[in-house]
Amino acid sequence: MPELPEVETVRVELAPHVVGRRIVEGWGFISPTAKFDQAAAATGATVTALGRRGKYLLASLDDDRELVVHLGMTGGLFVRPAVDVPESGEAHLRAWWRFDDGNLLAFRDARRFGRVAVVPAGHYESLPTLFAQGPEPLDDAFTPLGFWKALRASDRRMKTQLLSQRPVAGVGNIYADEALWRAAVHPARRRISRAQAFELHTAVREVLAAAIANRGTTLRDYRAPDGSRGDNQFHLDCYGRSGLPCRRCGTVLVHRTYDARTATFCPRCQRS
DNA sequence: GTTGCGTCCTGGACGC
DNA sequence: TGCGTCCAGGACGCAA
Repeated sequence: MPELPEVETVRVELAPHVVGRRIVEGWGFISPTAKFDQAAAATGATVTALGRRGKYLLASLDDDRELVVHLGMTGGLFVRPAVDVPESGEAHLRAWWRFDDGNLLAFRDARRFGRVAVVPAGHYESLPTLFAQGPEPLDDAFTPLGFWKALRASDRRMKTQLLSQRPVAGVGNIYADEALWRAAVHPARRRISRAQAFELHTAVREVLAAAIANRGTTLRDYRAPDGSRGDNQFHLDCYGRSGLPCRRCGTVLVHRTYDARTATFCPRCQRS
């Protein structure tokens, strides 16, 4: 499932194909939840930059708007020649944009958890999570002290707080489990010390930076724009390893459900 | 305002 | 082999 490292990989590899290109036609899947039908609104605009905020891809347009794409759980963006015109009913196709160079950018999303929006530049009020999310984890604005203060401001479980995108942007289930394991913080803890928050801060940055270097984690659906897999699944210490020995102490890792989300952790290293 | 839970959605794993 | 059930999860809405 695309989290920050996967979205960053998509951004870097997609940018050369879309920046400077004019969108000559767009199409969005019409659904009852209207999550994709804004795709066509970008028609006629030129992409001037491709950025990212947390798990959101932000394509700046030359008419002071932004095309916002969230990949959800199973979404992927793929470039292909526009001569390969999407057929109506193509499996899992939710949106596409045809560019002036003859290429097509296709957005496929099997489970429809993704989303497409066209908004005035910098106005994210219609996307509450994007609007309210915390600092970028690899920016200087993400400080240990600020992170600790953000965690202290809530009584929710650490795992839930990380997934909320409020203390820090871009962390999903995989990297929340990895960071909590690395910092030896139990996912269900509601309060942690300043020192533990500082360790978790370091862990968040380390696991995300390593995953970006590995071009993301491919467990099931995630693919880069060229269809290739990431490599980070071979470097996971915790996520998906329930029932296997902890790489630190040898205790069998377990998984539990907290706030309707599965967490994998070491019951010995990560004391509640 | 905060918290926790339900909903959306469908492919894959699993059991019978 | 085929069918039914369960699980996975990010964002968001809603009730308490």
